[in-house]
Amino acid sequence: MRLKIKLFSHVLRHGLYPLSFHFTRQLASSSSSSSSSSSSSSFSQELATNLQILCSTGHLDYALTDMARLGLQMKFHEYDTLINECVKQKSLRGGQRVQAHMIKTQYTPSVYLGTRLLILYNKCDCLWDAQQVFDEMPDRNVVSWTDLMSAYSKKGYASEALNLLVKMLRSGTEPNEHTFSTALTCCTGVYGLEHGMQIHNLTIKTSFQSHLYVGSSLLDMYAKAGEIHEARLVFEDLPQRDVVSCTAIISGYAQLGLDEDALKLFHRFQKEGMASNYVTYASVLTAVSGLAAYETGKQIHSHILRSKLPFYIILQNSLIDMYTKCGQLNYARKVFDKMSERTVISWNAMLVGYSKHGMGTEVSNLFELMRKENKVKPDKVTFLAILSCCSHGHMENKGLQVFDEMMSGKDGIVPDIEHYGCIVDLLGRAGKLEKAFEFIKKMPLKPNPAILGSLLGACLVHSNLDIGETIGYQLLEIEPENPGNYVILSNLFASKGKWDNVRMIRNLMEIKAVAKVPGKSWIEIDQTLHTFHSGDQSHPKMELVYGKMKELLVKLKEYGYCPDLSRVLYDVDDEQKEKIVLGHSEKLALVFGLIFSPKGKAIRIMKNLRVCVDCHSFAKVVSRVCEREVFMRDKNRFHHIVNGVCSCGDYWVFHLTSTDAERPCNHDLLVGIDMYIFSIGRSQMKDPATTI
DNA sequence: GTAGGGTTAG
Repeated sequence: MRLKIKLFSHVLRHGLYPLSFHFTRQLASSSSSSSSSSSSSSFSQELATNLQILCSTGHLDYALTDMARLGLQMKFHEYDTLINECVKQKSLRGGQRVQAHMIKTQYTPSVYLGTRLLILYNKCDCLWDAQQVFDEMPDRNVVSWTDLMSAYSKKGYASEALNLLVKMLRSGTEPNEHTFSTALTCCTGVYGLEHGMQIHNLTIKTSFQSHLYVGSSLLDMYAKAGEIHEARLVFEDLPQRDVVSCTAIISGYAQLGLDEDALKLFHRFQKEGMASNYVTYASVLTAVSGLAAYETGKQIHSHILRSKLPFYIILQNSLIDMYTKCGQLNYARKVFDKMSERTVISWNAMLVGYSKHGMGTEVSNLFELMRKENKVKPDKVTFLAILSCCSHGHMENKGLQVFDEMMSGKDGIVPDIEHYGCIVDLLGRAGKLEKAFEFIKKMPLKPNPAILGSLLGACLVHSNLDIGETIGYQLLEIEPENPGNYVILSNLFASKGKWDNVRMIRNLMEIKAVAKVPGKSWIEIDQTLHTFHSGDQSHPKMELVYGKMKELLVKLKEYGYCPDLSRVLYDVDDEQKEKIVLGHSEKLALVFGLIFSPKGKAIRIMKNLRVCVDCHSFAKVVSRVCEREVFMRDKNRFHHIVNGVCSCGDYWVFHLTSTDAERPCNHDLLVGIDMYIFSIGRSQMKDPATTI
């Protein structure tokens, strides 16, 4: 027999396979001198052996032919071998033939074989067929239930998957660790936490909560529900950890924007000797991107290179994203250009990067290249990046043309509310408010607060009370918790001298007790992040910062910088006002960078909200006087300032000064934060009670 | 046999 296999393998290797069974039979009979005639049963036995050999050598089609020849002689072992090979090759056709053979020969598969068939269909992405097999099974076991559940979950049918869990428990089948880890991945969305907690209870009752896989799913479930504290407790309670559980907790922090915690954990795990894989790095890079911690990002990139990981597309995408968010477009482009294969996310990450930097030409060229290569189709995000860039870069015609291109349906994309939002923003910024309003009325989707807010902002910039009032009241109704809406509407009324309306909005805001997000800025020096708040005194080097600020101010004033005191809402003298304005978090971070980074090195500052107009002017003058390149990343975009000129083109500053120097810019107000929230020029104020 | 963590946009 050993000789037979050896010879047969040789034949297979040398391409003489079509002789198939007859050939092997001859080999078998010539190697056996004891018998010259084969009985029917030994014939079947040889056929069955042949089938095994064919499967073990990956010749599924021939094995299936042997199955047909075997007819009623097909038994458990042969079916099992065949199905295993079908699973290995993900052969749907093979599975269908095996199942058809079972039906034809009236073979009743065991629970095990039925489950293998079900697994096969799921591997071939045929959920419907799997469900059919499942429905026809007289008995099921934990594997059948769990695999079907997993298939529903992978297809995104989380509630169907959870329904299966309930049915399984009702049927009396006991769940195992696979069942729980699968079930927990279904616990996302509105009822995710509620269901997840119930499953958590079950895992405690069945003592599975400390299982490594179950624990990872559990902590991930809590993190995705925003319950990071609970996730951390589960993680700390795990009796053992591995790269997946460690990555899950890092990613949990990163996805919630708790980037510093994510990085701290990563560094801790590294010290403890934990191995990282590409998922770990992708998660850490998300945190680095959030913080724009360029030096840390570079270090992690070199770690990745040293670790000799294969060039995973996902990891390269994360690197592109990290570099663009750190303002290093050249590095991002290098990673992008070196990719041997790209997904739509690679293109999008690069396009979004250019878009955030207002680089319209680069966005346009890259999109053209994407079309030319024609390997990857653009998706909704691609168009969002392009439309958003057109909107910020005053490319009205180009934006409308791209929108039409998307609407033509050639890419099979149905525009989302965000795409319509870009067009409203585009028209609003261009001052075409009536057109934007009409566009909103005609669009097939219900306008969301972002769209209405964008138009309201444009109404303030372009002084249109008619549309602004209509939109503003709608907005206060559907988004009463956003302070920006109240402030913009109030300013719009104030700009037209409608003080009663201003007072009314102010009262409304007080009644609703609208919360404001505190502004903060940060800078990375030697891989350490230094965070500042308005008027900050907490940083140990603050004395140095204020000293430098004082010294700098003399020079800056010589170059024409004058702190904009009109934006301070407190009723204090000018000296105090100047102190407040100079205490803005962006300025503190910038001056800190001037002191603690080498001369001539670019300074990179991040802010969690929109940058204030005065800080923007301050940074521009600093870049000239101190001969420093300044990168400021705010909530919405990048400001790359070189020798007093900013890449943003001062769009909103332009509107502020060209129409009314005292009037606040809408973005500044949308921020709704720091110490300068209400910024109507006091010289305009006729009624002191109108000061918020 | 079945199971856990990941990348762009808003």
